[in-house]
Amino acid sequence: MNVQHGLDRLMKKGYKYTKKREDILRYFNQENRYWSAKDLLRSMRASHESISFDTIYRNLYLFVQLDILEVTDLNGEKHFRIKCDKHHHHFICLMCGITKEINLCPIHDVIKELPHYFIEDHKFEVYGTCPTCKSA
Amino acid sequence: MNVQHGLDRLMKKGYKYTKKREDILRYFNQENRYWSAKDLLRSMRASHESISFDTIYRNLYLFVQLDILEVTDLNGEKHFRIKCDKHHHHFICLMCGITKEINLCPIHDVIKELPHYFIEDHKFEVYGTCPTCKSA
DNA sequence: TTTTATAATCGTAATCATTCTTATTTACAA
DNA sequence: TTGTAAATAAGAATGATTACGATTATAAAA
Repeated sequence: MNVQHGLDRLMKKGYKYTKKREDILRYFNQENRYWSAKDLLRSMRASHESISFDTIYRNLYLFVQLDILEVTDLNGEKHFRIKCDKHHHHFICLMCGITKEINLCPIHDVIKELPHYFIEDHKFEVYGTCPTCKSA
Repeated sequence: MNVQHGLDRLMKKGYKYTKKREDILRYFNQENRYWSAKDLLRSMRASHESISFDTIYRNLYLFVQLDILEVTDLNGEKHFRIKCDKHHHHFICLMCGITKEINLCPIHDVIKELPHYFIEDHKFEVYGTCPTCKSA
């Protein structure tokens, strides 16, 4: 999901193009990791001095709703990242924040274990230290 | 982990017995589910009218630290439940909040998949509707 | 190009969960 | 019974997030 794909999806749904929206997508495309709303605000202020919290949050959740970003709770704060094309989960480095795909999803086995339950969603996250931070 | 076990562990570590602490443990022992700090406060006010937020949070995190309770983030709010004796994960019903053990943990396969990573923790939660709520 | 409708944004106040601070009370060991 | 550290109450402070009225910008129509 690159910047252009995100913008295309946005406009196809009738939302308007703005430079801020493009820059938000650029921000998330530059690195494979989660960022908080505050992280994004800090970066955006460099090029858009008067951008407001409202714009940050409104667009973050718009992108989540359009399946362009995904969101998770990391110690009580919402964090966002580019949505991956195929379903998978992430290892998250607690030191640098970088994420790495885990190509292993246990949900199908769980469905078998819970025959009378209706399963809507699941979350699987692994936390620790990445090789780079470990050797530093 | 019943009420008496929790209190024993508490006192063995040098913390004092209080009726409030006992009642907090009773609250979590009565049902197999997560409750928020606010849920607990509401219930505690029935028998301890002037109990404060501070007492609620201080004891919740004390119990987490002593491995008597476990904590998770459910849509931006911390929720707590009795810690299970053996490691496992939970299905959480989005309608009634009840939880059910999942006897399946994928972490060992993940460790194999990430040889140069140091893994400290992981979270696996499954969300949906339990059989009781589904048929209602 | 100009006009128009409405989507998007700004600036700031409000809200909500959580944490902190200070004074007071309580548990329990001596 | 008394002394002392732990525990608590009350409420202020904090920090993330949401809400809101006024203003500005986008995109489509004239």
